[in-house]
Amino acid sequence: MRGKPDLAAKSKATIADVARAAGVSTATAGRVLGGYGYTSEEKKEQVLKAAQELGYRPNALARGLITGQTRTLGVVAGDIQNPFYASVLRGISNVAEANGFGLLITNSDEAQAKEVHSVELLAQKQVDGLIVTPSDTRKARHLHNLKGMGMPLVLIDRAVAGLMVDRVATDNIAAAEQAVRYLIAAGHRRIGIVAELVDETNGGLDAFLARAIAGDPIESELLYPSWQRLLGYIRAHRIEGLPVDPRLVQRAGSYSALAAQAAVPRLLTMPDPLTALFTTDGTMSEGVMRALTELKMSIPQDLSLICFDDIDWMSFHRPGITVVAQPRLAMGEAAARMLLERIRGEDYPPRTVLMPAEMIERGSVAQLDQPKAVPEHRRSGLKR
Amino acid sequence: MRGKPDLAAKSKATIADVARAAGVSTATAGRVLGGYGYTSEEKKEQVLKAAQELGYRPNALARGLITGQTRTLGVVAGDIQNPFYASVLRGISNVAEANGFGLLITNSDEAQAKEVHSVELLAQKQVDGLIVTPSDTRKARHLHNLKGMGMPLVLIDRAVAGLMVDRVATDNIAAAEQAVRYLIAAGHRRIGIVAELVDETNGGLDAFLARAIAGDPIESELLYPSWQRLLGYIRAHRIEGLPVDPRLVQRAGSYSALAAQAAVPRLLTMPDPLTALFTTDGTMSEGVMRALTELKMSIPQDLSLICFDDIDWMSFHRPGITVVAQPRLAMGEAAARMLLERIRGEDYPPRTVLMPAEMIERGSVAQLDQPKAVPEHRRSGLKR
DNA sequence: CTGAAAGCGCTTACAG
DNA sequence: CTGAAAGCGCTTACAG
Repeated sequence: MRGKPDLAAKSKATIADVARAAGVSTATAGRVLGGYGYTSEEKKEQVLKAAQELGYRPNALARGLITGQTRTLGVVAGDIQNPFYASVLRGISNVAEANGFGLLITNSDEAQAKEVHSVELLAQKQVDGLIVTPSDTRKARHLHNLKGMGMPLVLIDRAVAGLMVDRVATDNIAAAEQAVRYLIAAGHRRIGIVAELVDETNGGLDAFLARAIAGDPIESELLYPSWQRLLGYIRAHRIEGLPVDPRLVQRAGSYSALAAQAAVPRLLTMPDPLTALFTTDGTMSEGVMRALTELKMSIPQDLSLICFDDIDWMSFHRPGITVVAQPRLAMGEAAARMLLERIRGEDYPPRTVLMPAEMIERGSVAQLDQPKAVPEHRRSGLKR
Repeated sequence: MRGKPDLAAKSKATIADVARAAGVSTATAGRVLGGYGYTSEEKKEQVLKAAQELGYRPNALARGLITGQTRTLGVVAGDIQNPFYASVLRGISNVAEANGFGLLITNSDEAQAKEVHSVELLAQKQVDGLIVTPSDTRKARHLHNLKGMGMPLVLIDRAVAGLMVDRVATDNIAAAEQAVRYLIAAGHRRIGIVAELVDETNGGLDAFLARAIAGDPIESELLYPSWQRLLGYIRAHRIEGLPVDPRLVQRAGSYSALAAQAAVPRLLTMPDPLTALFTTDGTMSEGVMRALTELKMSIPQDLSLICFDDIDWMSFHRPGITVVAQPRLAMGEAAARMLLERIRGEDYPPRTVLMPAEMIERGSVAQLDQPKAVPEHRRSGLKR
């Protein structure tokens, strides 16, 4: 092929090419271009000039192969399109970028098989560390392996049984408790909850409710977020001396707005109707909102509402939806910072960072002027 | 360090290790592990067994260095947190994953300097191809360079002057025209528009309006999306024989919800008030919605509204917002597919894929029972 | 400070 | 079908 020899050369200038053009060894050229070791000012200038002319661009593959570091972080998110993950990813990206790291991103769709596949892909690409939102809090051999091989690892949102690594999450129990106590303080006594609750390892919803209502100790660390938020809901009732009616606990059973939407009619057809509703995440909130809109329920006249996580539409909605907002961006940033520390070799014991959610009051909660005190006959429910 | 010699070995088994354990050459081990060349069943089994036992994991860096391919796509998005980009990225991710490609993602925040930096990072990491949403449609030397060096490149949403590469975008002019004609058909005569319109290279808004209203030919290909959508707005007026009142065209001047919000009062304080409003993207819509909520304007009683791009809240809002929805996911998928074709070496002339937006009717447009015909004294405006 | 040489973990002609 | 050898583009001891 004739013509454009310059361009062709330009597209593939290596350190050897630069060294030759500058009249130095590849070692010297490498030292100035790579910014390591010492070089005389004179040679440095020659090399820089030659590099400029040849349009030299370092090959990160070669560098990574030899240094064992790629300056790339891997992330396994549930679904990049979901606002929760989108924000978390932006937080990770901010920190990565500030430190000169690239970001290799995959979606697991909360499916273990895809997660395993993603992790394998990222490991082969030699990422320096991994941030994952584990799809299963019990089985995660791939993550244990990774850790065993010394791969820096940070978990977001969920923990994994027996996996001692850094983790950042929202303090789900406290956040849910705060929201539900807020409703109770506003005079609500019949408060529904719509939660994903897909995992069955807790012995089923009924058994879990029985234990939680009885105040039995529950190992909450390994609970999926929706169970933790349910626990906060129950704890708020206990603290306020209000009985928990299991029929008010609606399980969507899958992580989809449709499932949440389907759960709403089940709540509204009860004899002693609820006056308030608590949803445990953005997707559940979406489904609930669709259901309420369809049923032409007015908020907060017909029903008060507090949602977990602040999705953008919640502030445009009329009335604005009162929420407990997770610090999504900050969670991503914290996770990335912790990962970078591990990559640098800092050697703390595994840290769990539980970040507080922020309650944002808007207009979706009605102040009831019913007696604040819980009627005697209901109080008894607590003792069962 | 004593102990766990197996684990240590396991974490770094190379082809040479596997070859040794299997009693074959590295070439043979490489052939079966890499899936290239021919091997006898017998040796293949030995190698596979050894690899399994050693926990061999291929090093994509070494493979990439020698093959010149990394099976990684680079993406420069505006802001991964923005629903538009989040969806586009998911589309790209779907196609990448299905083809065994990884995804290196960066944010430009629509700033040229960050974009240049991102592109450089991705190029150093030797991505096989790049998808970018260019932040500047005029100057983009980095992209021209990239193309000159043979890097496969696909543009999303915006074009770049003189850069002949594949591109996928929404057919903005047609989509906006459709929306505005819909409003006109509903009887609206005073239709406002809130658009970003940040670029000044069109000689300023007034000059642009004058040319467009006069029907002068306009090279629309290089226009930023908000200008294209404004063009659709004007074209709809022309087609329907309605004059364009420049005061109804509100320029936010920056890509922020706040700027859009500030533009709304300027529209509502006119003597001959508007009855409908058209917003040109999700961020503008957000700002406009905040303003209308604050002003306690009822939709569609006080004002009809059509928004460009279907953001999730628009379907929860009461009433639902009528929108022209961009096929965001499909755009990402199309872009990724085109890029993969280029990476495979397919050699078409540069393709521009303009995807149609879909109009979704909800409840934000009031049917006016004013005369459908445009009054005579207004028609004259067209002839100026 | 500088250069010759080895090597990171693979793949690719080239013989046999 | 298989192996010895070279090489991808860098960095890293090691001499000098």
